[in-house]
Amino acid sequence: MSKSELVVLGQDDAVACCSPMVREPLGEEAAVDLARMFKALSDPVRLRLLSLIASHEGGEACVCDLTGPFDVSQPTISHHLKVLREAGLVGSERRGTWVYYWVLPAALAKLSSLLQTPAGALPSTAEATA
Amino acid sequence: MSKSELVVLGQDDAVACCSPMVREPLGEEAAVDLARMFKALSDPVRLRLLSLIASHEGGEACVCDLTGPFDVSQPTISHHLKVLREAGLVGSERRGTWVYYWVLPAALAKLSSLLQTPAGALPSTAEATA
DNA sequence: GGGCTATATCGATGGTCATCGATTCAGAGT
DNA sequence: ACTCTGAATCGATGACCATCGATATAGCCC
Repeated sequence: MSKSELVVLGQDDAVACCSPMVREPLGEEAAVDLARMFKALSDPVRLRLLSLIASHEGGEACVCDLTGPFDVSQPTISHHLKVLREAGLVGSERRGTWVYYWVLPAALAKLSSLLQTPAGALPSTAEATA
Repeated sequence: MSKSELVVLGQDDAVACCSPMVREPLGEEAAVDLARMFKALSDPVRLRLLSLIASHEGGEACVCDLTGPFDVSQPTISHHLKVLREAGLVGSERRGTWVYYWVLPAALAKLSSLLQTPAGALPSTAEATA
């Protein structure tokens, strides 16, 4: 943490709200930090895991709920969950026999706000200027 | 494949606005598509490139503006720009001697809305439920 | 304790990726 | 046509990563 003097984006783990990267260039350190989080999202299995956890009732899911819907082995699921956890996107806790995972909303919100486009850029899709 | 009866997200390339993955599980095809876009964002250099392009005056930047701020070689920058373009995050056009790149806001908005957390999850940071 | 189930870790393997130097392609100007 | 400059492509290389089977760890129940 710390590194408190720069004006670059996302320098701490708090929510970098209202500072989309469209506004000002990203600092190098911030870019490294954010790239690590995006890399955690760059796998289809992890993306579905995250979505499965987030949309599960109670906001958390047991690993036993997560191994079923995938074609990959249990160690692979465990690996992907570890990646998500180390990226700060999910939290986990063992309760008795089972281990539960939940999404850390602040992390998602940080990335979401970073990608936010300033104006109502939504209507005109894709190749507007192309 | 197919599994067409589900209510899964983002099955087409339109903007998946208002359908954050926190709401309902991501379909497999949608996950593959989205993972490809997030992978393009999973590199610090690409993240800074994107931010540099987006925040440049006029909303677009010449490649000659982009090779300076990095320690990597010109072919590497060119490679990263290609990755961003093929991920549908930026557009490009040659104008005379120079090639210009600009951000495609709809793509960023799509990812941003996907990561949006439903309620005001912003205030309480991280381990809320832990 | 012994066995059973749920997760995590380990080690190996095949594939993908970031990076480079060298080269090629494209346009402009002389 | 020649040359100069900006940018993309090529081929190689070392690093990283997703995946697996085998094994280890953790907690429950009898």
